[in-house]
Amino acid sequence: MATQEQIEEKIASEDNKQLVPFNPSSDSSKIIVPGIGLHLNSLAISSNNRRNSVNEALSSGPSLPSSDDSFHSPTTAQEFLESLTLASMERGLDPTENDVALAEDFGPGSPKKKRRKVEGEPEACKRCNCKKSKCLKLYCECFAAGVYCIEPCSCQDCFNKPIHEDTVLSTRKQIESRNPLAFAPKVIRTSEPGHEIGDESTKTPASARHKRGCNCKKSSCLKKYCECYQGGVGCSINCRCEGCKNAFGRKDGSVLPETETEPEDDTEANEKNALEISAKQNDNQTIEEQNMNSGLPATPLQFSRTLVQIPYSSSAIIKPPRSLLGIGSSSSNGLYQTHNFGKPSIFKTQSKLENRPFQGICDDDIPEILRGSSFSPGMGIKVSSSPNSKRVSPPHHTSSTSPGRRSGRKKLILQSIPSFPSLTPPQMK
DNA sequence: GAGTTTGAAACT
DNA sequence: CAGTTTCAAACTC
Repeated sequence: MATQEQIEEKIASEDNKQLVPFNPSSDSSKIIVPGIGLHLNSLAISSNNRRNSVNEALSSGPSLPSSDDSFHSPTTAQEFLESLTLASMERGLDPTENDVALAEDFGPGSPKKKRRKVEGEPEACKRCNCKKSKCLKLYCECFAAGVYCIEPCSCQDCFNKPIHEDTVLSTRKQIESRNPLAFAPKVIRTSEPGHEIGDESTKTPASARHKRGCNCKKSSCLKKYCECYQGGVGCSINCRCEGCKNAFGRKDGSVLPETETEPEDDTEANEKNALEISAKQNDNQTIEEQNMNSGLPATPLQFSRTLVQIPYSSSAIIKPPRSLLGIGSSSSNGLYQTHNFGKPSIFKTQSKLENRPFQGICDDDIPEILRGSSFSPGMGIKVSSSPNSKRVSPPHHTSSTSPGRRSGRKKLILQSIPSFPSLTPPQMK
């Protein structure tokens, strides 16, 4: 259908209006936009020029990514917050992937292995294999994760690249308008036992839940077809699955010992998940760090946001506990950037910059958006209207949880970020 | 590697 | 809102 085309057209029109055409050759210096708005493109470009310096990115200024609108510098604190809040934890959190991705992605030959995350392989980032969606739909894991497709992807007619940033952003916006939580992390981790997302009946080891719940009928929630299982979390009352046997926690509340039911490779998965979980738990301590980091290092934008945020935060606009903010820092918008830096250049030098910046990353840190920039002024997160009809419970306190989750990555981030805090909030001009 | 199965996403 | 179709990943052979 014409949809895509329409979208493109739309985008085109939007471009004219809001988006800044970007010159590939532009210098980093240009990147610095007066005020806050760092454009994604800029970032991308900039990242290119200065891949190493995350700080620079920061200094360049906050950019608000999300919707096109965001480009204009948010004047109001609210806007800022909103953008900040969009956090995204990463939707998919595959237990297995996370960390290493970057390196591996490119590394070993990056044979586009489809995504089979095999046990041994740390799966790098998400690599898609889209053929018809142009990587502009949620079918595309990369797109859904808020990251640009990178070389390892085997997608065809891919529009999810920095070059088509406008398209990507507009499409995202569109999708978000339809479903604000579309880019939100699918798995919401709640660190607090009692506070689980809606259901207490189930307790997952990780105390996390899939935001919308699954709808599995044949897989018994024992295969990766099941998003809950895939995310390493148990099914919850939000799930409509039939015959749930989720090893991480069944819908009915019973938790199977992980070792018990495992399908073939579940074991591994379980183990991994378990590891992650444990790691995360451990990480809880560092959660704060993570939060901070989450935004920061990974993406320039995020950085900027974070920085920006500081000022605002003090202003009390921030209702959400900082944790939220932290999380939010990586909003859907931010995702893309995050990607890039996700693997901090520090760690990964630029592997392939063809697409450059953004893509490189893969790591999963992709943020999740708690909220679309557009809604939730309060961030309170009550997204009552979940498009899906399944209720999406807003992560109340995701704070500790989400961030903490990915241990591997976290490490990277932590290391890479050290300087952040010290950055002076760019008050920019 | 090709084909099938599965369930989310998108569409009507 | 429910039903159907499309899509790409997960899985099997």
